[in-house]
Amino acid sequence: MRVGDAARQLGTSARMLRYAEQLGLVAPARTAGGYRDYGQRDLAAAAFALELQARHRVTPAALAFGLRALEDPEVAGSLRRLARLRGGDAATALDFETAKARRLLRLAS
Amino acid sequence: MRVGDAARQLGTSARMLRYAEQLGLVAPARTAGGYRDYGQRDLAAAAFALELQARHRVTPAALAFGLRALEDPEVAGSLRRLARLRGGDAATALDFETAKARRLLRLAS
DNA sequence: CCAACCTTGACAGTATCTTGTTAAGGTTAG
DNA sequence: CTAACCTTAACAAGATACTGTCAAGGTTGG
Repeated sequence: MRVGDAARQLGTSARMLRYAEQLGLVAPARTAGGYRDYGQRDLAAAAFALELQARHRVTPAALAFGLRALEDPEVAGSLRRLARLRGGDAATALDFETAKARRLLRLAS
Repeated sequence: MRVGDAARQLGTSARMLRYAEQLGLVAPARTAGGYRDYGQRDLAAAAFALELQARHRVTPAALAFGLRALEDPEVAGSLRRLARLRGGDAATALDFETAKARRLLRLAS
């Protein structure tokens, strides 16, 4: 199924389906000529992604990062570390790249 | 440590620290009078959150959702289901670099 | 060949996020 | 008590994300 028909099926736009693919929320196959080819699974993924955005009130990009948090061990590790730092209140020194982080903080302000 | 001193320590503003708390990225204790009381761990969490935003090229809101994905079983389950539907590779997920992240990386180099 | 669809890329408008600032008042510590 | 800090809430400016639309050209299938 091509992107236009998929969009009509889902009640969204072809533009949004391409954006969702760019974010990694859906990964349709391609024809020999380069056309996106949506199967039932791809439709379900796109529909579910839209539902999750509404249910959790998050943007497509946040949803994509949530996927990475589950699939990329480095991301998961970093988030667990952040959760640990945020949750606790015992005295622990800034034992990671303090200087770099401070610099980024300053530049971002 | 109060919010103003914490901001100076991190090279950022009190406003940003309050915003980070609103997003759930930091959770400083409160004094009896309601003042935020930042410990070393809170400082580390705030700095690490900023570093993660730059490293993984995501917004603060996306980072907060990543934490939810790690801590809320319902969110985690939904995301695993989405990942299963999407199947295939997660490599495309690396393509959602934001302009802000690019700016931070440029400034940090 | 042709109509209808698709591709990527870029531009633009709108919505939302991020951050600062101000106001009115409360807390802390000297 | 006072100075200096903090609180929340709100408004506003600037940056970014999201989405539509257009352009130039390629694919598909009759």
